[in-house]
Amino acid sequence: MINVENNKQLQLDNQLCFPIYALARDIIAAYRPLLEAIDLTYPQYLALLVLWEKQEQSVSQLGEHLDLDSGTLTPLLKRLEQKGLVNRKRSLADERIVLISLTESGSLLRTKAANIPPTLLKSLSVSAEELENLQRIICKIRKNIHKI
Amino acid sequence: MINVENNKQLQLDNQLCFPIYALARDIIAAYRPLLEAIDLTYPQYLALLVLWEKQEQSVSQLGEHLDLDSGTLTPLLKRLEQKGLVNRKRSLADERIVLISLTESGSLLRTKAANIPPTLLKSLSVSAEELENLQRIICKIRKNIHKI
DNA sequence: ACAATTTGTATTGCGCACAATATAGTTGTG
DNA sequence: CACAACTATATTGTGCGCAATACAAATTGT
Repeated sequence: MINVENNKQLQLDNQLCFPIYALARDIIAAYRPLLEAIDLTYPQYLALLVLWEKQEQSVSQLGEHLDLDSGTLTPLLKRLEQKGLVNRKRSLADERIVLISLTESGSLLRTKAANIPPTLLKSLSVSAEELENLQRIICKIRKNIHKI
Repeated sequence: MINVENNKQLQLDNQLCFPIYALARDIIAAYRPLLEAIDLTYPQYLALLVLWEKQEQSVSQLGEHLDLDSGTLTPLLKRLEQKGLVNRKRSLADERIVLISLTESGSLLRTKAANIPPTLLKSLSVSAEELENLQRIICKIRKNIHKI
């Protein structure tokens, strides 16, 4: 026999966490055609966003910004290296550290990528107020969830 | 030379879409320990949520609910079959259709899963008002993004 | 000085996501 | 009935995401 309360909770769950999960995939899907034009995936684009802010960083610094570990970043960065967008070289001061830096080509890609955010923002069609609200709540949830 | 406007946009982008992408991963990470206790991944749990609502569905019906295609669902459902949680059998009426149904074991898992949503909701620590707001904005964005 | 620990990255394995393609089954039309 | 168009699922290949493990380099404690 199924408990009605359990049923309700399992539905509610579906209405809270699933939409966030689905929205994240929707956003990546919305980026896809724009990023394909410059031969990037969304995670690769995110890594470049961080590098455009600061030209040279270690793998672990990139990982802190993106909340990704070396198991994800190492192959991703090797693919960016293959495309000639970044350099990977060991630090002379500390041989354990791999420093990632932008190549000229990687730096120049920033100009081509500049039109992507406004294009995407427009397609989301949310007011500035709603957007701010969304950012605030998401930020709060992420802080709380990290305390677990 | 870097255009200041481009710079701003690329940062703003980072502050809008990245948090949603990161939050989705945070949520899956928060579920992980709870779901490991019943040997499920988050996508597998979502598939079961849908099946708990309606015992028997085709692969494509499941896909519509979850916004996932057969390339993702077929192997996922085969893993659930291996665990003895679902049955996969071709429809007699239309041999192209594969019907997924819950086994007794899969049905019973619902009771064990019932405590997961309230546990998780508590850890998010958002007010009912904020939660409603979040759902409304996400729903709106998803609708808009699907129009593209 | 040197053993124990810590740190930073790499590797492996598994499970999604998703595009592209394949294949089998079904339906509509002449 | 033939057969083209369509539908539902399966397969393949690529790229994450993350846990577990490995390993070398650096740091720490004594």
